[in-house]
Amino acid sequence: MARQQGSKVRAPTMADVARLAKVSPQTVSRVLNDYEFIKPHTRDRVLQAIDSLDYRPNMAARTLATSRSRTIGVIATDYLSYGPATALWGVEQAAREAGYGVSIVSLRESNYRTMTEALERLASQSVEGVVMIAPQDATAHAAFVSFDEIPVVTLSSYESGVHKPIMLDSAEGSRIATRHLIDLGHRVIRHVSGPAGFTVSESRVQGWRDAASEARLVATEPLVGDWTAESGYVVGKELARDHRATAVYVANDRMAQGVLLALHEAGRRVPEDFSVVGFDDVPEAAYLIPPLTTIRQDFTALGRRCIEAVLALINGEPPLEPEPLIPNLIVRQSTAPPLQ
Amino acid sequence: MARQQGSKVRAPTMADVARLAKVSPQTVSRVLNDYEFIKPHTRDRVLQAIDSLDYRPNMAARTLATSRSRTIGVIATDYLSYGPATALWGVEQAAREAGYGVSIVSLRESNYRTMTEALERLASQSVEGVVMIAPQDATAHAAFVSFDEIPVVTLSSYESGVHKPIMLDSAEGSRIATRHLIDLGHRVIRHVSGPAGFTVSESRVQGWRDAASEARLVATEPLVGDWTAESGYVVGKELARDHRATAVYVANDRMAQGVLLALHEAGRRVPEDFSVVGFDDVPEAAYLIPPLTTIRQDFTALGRRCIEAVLALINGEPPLEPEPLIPNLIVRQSTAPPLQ
DNA sequence: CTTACTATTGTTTGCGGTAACGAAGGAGTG
DNA sequence: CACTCCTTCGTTACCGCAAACAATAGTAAG
Repeated sequence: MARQQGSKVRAPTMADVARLAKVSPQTVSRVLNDYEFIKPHTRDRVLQAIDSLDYRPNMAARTLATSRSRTIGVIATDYLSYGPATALWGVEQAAREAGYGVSIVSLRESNYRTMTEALERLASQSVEGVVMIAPQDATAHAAFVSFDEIPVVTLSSYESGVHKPIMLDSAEGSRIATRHLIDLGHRVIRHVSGPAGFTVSESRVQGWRDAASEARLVATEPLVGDWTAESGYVVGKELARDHRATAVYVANDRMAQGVLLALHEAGRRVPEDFSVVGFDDVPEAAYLIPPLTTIRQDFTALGRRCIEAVLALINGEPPLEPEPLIPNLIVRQSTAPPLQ
Repeated sequence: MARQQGSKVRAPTMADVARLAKVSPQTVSRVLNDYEFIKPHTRDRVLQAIDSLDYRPNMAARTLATSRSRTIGVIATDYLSYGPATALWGVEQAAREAGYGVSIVSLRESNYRTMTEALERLASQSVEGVVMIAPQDATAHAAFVSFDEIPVVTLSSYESGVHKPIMLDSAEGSRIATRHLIDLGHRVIRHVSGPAGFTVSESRVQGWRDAASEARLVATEPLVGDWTAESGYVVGKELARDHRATAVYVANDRMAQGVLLALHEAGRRVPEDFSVVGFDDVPEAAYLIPPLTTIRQDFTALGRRCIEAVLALINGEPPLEPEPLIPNLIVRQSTAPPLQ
């Protein structure tokens, strides 16, 4: 139990354990790997030796011998924002539960080169699979180009014939959000979208258009932001000048926050004069002024699914059919029927 | 350049490269490790062979042979919030620049057992060092108890005789925040602190007390939150009823957001009736209503320092003297002189 | 009492690298 | 010209583990 103190004492190996337990190294290995035909007595001796030497198996050696690293690589372009961070959390939890470790590489910039480098890096660490948290089209694209040696699962909504990503049905979320506004009686509903190049930007715009046209409303051009509160604030000012519109559906909560501020500064009250719906349900959404009505995404579940999917691939099982998760509406105080 | 297609083609090894380049495996190894006495001609042949076989060194084998994994382990109790996530980002970036990979383990619950497990896990992956993102006393504590085989650097503000953590001077940040309010003319300044058990909770309370007593003000008991916006909202209601106080310094931005909402609902205007200062400067702080005056922490720098510190330890250099970073005040619109 | 298994353990080999050592050839030196 | 030293390679052994194969003892079956 007591740890080795002080300097460079070589860590105990299986041979040391074997010697102490008076068995062969292979037997120690068997105990460690839950081989069934071990006498309880022998097992106990080995276990006790392991414990008293404080032996810990050397993953590198095991990986070399088995070419299984029990490690999943994660490539993320961003895990500072709530969504990706939470997904990463889910990935890591699920991975650990499955006995896997997680090695992560982040990309400040995502293009073919950086993607390839990241994959090479992970490949040389012999990761058994890779989860790519890739909100951008370019990133998702890059995933296909490169490896077929290592199973790769993408968390995005980019679809391709090659492999299906784990995703949330963004368009459906959009429809739900927009319909909520329509049901409240809004007729002119604008949209603040994410930037071009992000798959979810597209699909959210699409869902908004769909819901609008179903209700025979015209969807004017969306305003484009870049996911940040700042961009929401900027387009929010423009929105505040639009006196035909009575509601806006914003593609994420952070931009919605900026919109809220711009509206406030322009003297337009939410929800009396203007209804606002966001997307994501970040933990802070409930404490904005006013508390934000939004679409909740279960990022953790998304992350967990990624692991299920890579694991299936790793074990050569048929690839998981990834029916997209359906997000749900959380009604708070930023939406109300229009006044007039 | 072209990748191996399809099924189970054994990845090329150094021997394959050696054969193709007509040299010994050892020479390939030398080229890979920048050994100086290699004829340019030989080096080129090897490099070309590597390229044409698309050879990638096997980290597991290298680790086994050298017992250097070129991997840093990270233990985090939380990387969903902005601070830890950003620190993790800094760690990962700096690690990569130094040629290290990052393997992460998160703890949903941090006590001696989970800490030890995490360290064991990382140790068996032969990480060369560990960075612990440990805001809680308990976690920071656990760091000492365990390993002296592997260098561990803690990102926290828990001090001990054994090793100094990488930290930001929380108390100083508190003083700056509080002095800002004092300078504006506030005489009754309350404090919303983080929960017990977090080192920064303590030191922020301390800084607030210091600044208050310097100015010969009485610091009434702090209100205690748990870092979440929700808890800020709860204590904010209480705060709204305190009509002697004209200002509050909140230990983090998220709680400050909750306070803002509570104040708003109680009809107390910010900053006219009540000034609010936060801590962290999360990206959203600038887009709250009103934009929040706060103390900015450079989490990325903190993360980078952690890597510098572990690296020093790993290379047997004298441990870095970690002069704490000094945060700075960002004045926005949630603070103003008291009315009367 | 053989024979045929089965349960249990040991021995050998190899995973893909690098460290340590050795050796050949050329340059410099007295 | 013999001797030493440096450059540039190759050879051997080993890192810590598990796969493959072998061996032993017991047990059930014939």
